[in-house]
Amino acid sequence: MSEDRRLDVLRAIVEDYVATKEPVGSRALVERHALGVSPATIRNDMAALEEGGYIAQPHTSAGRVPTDKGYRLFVDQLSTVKPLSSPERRAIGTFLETAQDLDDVVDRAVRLIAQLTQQVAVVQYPSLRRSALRHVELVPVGTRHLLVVLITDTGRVEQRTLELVADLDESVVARLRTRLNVSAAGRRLSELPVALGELAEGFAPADQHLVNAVVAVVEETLAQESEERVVLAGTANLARVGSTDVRSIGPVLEALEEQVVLLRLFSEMAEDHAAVAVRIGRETQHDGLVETSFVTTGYGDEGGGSVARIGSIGPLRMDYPGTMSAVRAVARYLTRILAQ
Amino acid sequence: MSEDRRLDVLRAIVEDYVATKEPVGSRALVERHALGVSPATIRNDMAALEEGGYIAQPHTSAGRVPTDKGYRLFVDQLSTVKPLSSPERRAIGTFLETAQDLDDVVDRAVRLIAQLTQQVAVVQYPSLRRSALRHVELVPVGTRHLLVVLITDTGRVEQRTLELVADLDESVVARLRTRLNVSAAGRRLSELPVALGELAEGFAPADQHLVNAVVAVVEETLAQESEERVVLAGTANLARVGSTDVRSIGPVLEALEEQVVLLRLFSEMAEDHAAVAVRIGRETQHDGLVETSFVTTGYGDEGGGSVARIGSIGPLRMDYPGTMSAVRAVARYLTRILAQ
DNA sequence: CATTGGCACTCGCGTACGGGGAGTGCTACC
DNA sequence: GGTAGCACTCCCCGTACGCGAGTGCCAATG
Repeated sequence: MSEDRRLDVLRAIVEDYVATKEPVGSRALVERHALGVSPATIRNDMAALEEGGYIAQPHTSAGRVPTDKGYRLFVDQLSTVKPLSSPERRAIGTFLETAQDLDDVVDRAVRLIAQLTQQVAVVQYPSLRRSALRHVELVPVGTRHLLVVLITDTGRVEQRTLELVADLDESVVARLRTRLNVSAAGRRLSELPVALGELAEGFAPADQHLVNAVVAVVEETLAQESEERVVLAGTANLARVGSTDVRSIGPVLEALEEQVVLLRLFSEMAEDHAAVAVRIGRETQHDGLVETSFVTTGYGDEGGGSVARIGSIGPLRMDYPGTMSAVRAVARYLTRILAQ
Repeated sequence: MSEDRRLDVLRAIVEDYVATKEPVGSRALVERHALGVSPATIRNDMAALEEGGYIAQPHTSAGRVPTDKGYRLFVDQLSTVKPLSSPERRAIGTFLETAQDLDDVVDRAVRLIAQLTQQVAVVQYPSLRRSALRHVELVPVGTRHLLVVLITDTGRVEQRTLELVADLDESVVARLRTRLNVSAAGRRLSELPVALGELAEGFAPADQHLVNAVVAVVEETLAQESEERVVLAGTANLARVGSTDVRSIGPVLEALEEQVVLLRLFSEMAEDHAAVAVRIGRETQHDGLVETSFVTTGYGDEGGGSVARIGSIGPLRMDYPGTMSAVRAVARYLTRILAQ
């Protein structure tokens, strides 16, 4: 019994099952693929694959269906990259390039992935922690409130209102603004504390409180991982006929609303050294997502690590090669556009 | 045949149907409600109500179900306000008050409504057009780019990057910033053009280009209605068992992803003079929503018209009184918090 | 004239039954 | 190792049937 053919059989089963959404039997397999052997031989291979846990049958005497483990092997070894057509590539480029601002770019990217994969698309906003500060702006509001606005090099804007114990002195605010920007601009979070620590020295004791409060807000905001946001699109694709069991979309929608779940998955998948990371079924480590797979990749990297991630969530029975290349293509364009 | 009793019967049918999710028959009606007459009498009333188009039977010889028209009458005339329990009210207050910034407030409000109504909640971001400017900030980025940041009185922040034809002069930017804020702060969009028109006069001819570009960006941003955003929560409630036909959630999800659809509905319902506006089934004027109802109310109003709207979308067979009071309660707290 | 009890009628729904078909595992053979 | 044949298993689907809920109508009644 040839080992190679067994893998071919697994690939054929996955491809047929993805295409037809129905358990695939030995006869159908030899008819649709040039395997050069008879159904009986395939049956022997199938028995071995089932023994190994790569496929299973829904009921006795039905066709075979890939298991999580089968999909995993398929993704790791068998799938060949499926490049997008050149019109598709051009469409992605122009669609993203005509965006107005960061929100718009992210919004378009997520819709694009939903459209291309016909699944649920997820985009993580550029992370504050990994991006650098471009500018800090201080805006007095009334006499006792100060609005702190942070602008990152990815174009993201974050704001906090600060309540003060003493009335504001405009000249102190102006000086603080200048010094803040000199010290902090262009620095990443990890480099900030040192730079900001010495900031208070140049100010009168009476103003120390203000300076410290502002510095605290800046650091806190940048450190606040909970501020990370994800944006969804294409949830309606969950309800398309022929998708996963229609009843099972409830738990999936619940999981998708829990930003925490998605953020945890994103950060866990960032560890993955592969260009495109894939989590299949139980690998997602979340009950609501056991019947789905999650394909993600990083974007916004500048030589080093990526700033955030985008991805697509679909049924176990998804078109893995297609989804992976669509996600990667959009990520590349996104990276290029954010670099401007 | 008493006209009053007929309305009582309709109310009873709506209440029972909402509670049991099953067509209600004449016998069940007299058992569950103290109507003081026999099933046969109820049957006569039912025949009249059916004649009038307020109820219908799914199949011959099944119980009756309210029609859109029936729900409409119920909402307009029959439903009594259902006040929230005082622990509920307190929970709303504290939950919203502990929010950090505008994004957080909106996020909490939408989750709250989803939780209270067990339906899909929708919140429209405070509209730029109707809110007033609190502050304009100009931030040079490099020598030829200027970041324009607008802050509204509802705490919303909007930004645009401007590309210039000449190098920036810091002192000109500072003067422009000062004058912009003097002229524009506190003004609504409708009052802006006049105030900004005279702004360029105080500047040297060489700087006119810069001034005009900034003014154009400010006006354009405030005028840009497409920037209106809506935020959703509780979509998983669509898939709860016992909700509308599980198959019909596809079109609903599609409609919810089209921000345009929701924005159109919001703006149309803003015309409604009622405290809480309701659109039932076909009244939504959208194919995907024919099997749902939409309950909305305005928030953020300061004596005058409201700034934006919040609402809840659920099956035709929703708890109208409960939904209406939940939506209104959250809107009130939201208004109070934004006023700070 | 509104109300009521009685009664025949209509359907939807759940259950049971049975044939057809697809697919398998096993065994004997090349 | 690969192949053909064959008995077996089980799902699926169409049909039939009885039960129950609910209706519409009619004649009787206060």
